[in-house]
Amino acid sequence: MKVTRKSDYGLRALCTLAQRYNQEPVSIGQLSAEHKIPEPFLEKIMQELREHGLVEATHGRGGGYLLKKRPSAISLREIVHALDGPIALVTCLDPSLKCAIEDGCPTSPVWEIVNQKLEEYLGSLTLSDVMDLTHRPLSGEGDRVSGKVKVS
Amino acid sequence: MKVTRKSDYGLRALCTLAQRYNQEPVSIGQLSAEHKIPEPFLEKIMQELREHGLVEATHGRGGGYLLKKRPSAISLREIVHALDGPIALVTCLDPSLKCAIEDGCPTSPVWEIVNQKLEEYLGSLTLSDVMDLTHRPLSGEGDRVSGKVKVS
DNA sequence: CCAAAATCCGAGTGAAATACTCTGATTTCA
DNA sequence: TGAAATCAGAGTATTTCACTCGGATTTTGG
Repeated sequence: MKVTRKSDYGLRALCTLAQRYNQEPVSIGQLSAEHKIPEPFLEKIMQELREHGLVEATHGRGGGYLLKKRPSAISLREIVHALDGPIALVTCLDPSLKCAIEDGCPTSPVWEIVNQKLEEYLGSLTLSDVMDLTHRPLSGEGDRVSGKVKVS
Repeated sequence: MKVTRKSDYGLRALCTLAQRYNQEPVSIGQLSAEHKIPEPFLEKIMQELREHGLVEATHGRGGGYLLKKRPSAISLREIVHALDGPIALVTCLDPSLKCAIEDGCPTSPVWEIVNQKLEEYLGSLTLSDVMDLTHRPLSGEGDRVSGKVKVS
C-alpha cells in the first residue's frame, strides 16, 4: 500500500515548478539538487509528466521545465496517475488482469469502494493545497481548514 | 499503491469465518479449497491473524480457526494492519525510517493527510459491511446505503 | 495408546516490481 | 560551434512479494 518514489519525487519537483509559475524554466539539475533526487531518475520522471501533459519542456541552454496548467488545476490524482498509473488497490481491480474467482468474488466490491474513495480524495487535492500544507504544517492547533482541504 | 495478496486472501478467509460465526472451527484445508488460495500460504496468513488476536485456533482432529470477535467488531483496518503492517503510503511515513530531507519536506504533510483519511476509512468498514456488499453488489441502482457504508 | 488430522514455526526461494543507471542522440542558444 | 539542456531506449541492482518446505507440536477418535 505505497505510493512509489516516482510519485513522491514528481510531486516535489512539481511543487518547485508551482512556486516559479510564469517564470523562467527550471532544469533537471536545479530540481534534483534542491530535492536531492538522483538526476537521471528525475529526468525520466519529468519526461513522463510531460508525456501526460502536466509539464512542458524547452530544450537547450537556459531550458528546463514549466507547469502547463496553473497549480490549482493540477490534482494529486493526475500526478499519481501519470507516474504510477491508475490506482488498483488490489491486483483484481487492474483492468488488464482478470480475477481468478469469476463470480461472487467476496472481496472485490469492498476494494472497489475503497479504491474509488481514494481516487476521489486524491482528485480533490491540488498542487496549491500541497503548497499551503507545506508552509503551514499540521501541528498543535487541532483541526484546521486551508482552502478546501479539511484534515479532520 | 496496492494492498497485498496477503490482505486480500486474509479478508476472504475471514469472510468465511464470519459466515460460520459461533459454529465449528474451519480448517486451512476447507478455507483454501473454497477460495483457491495455496494452502501453505494461507497457513501463514492465519497464523498472523491469530498473533494479532483476530482469530483463534484449535489443534488436532476437527480443529481449525474461529473468529475471536463478532464480524461487526472487526474492521478492514485491523485486518490490513495485521497482515501488511501499518499503512505508510510513502516510504517517508514509515516510522522505522527517517526522511532524507529533515526539515520542510514539501510532500510529507499531504501524504500524511491522505494516509490518515485512508486509515479512517478502512477503520469504518467492518467484516459485516464486507459481507453485505458481497451479497448485494453495487450495480445499477445508483448510490446505495447499507449499514454505515456510504458509497457515493 | 497411537495414528491421523490439524496447527505451529522458522527458514528458504523464484519471480516481479521498484529504483535506479548508462549511453548516445537531438535541440537550442550564446 | 560547442556547451547546456532535454529525449529516448535499454540495462541493472535491490527489494518486496508470493509462496514453498521440512519438521515439530497438539489434539482427538478409535
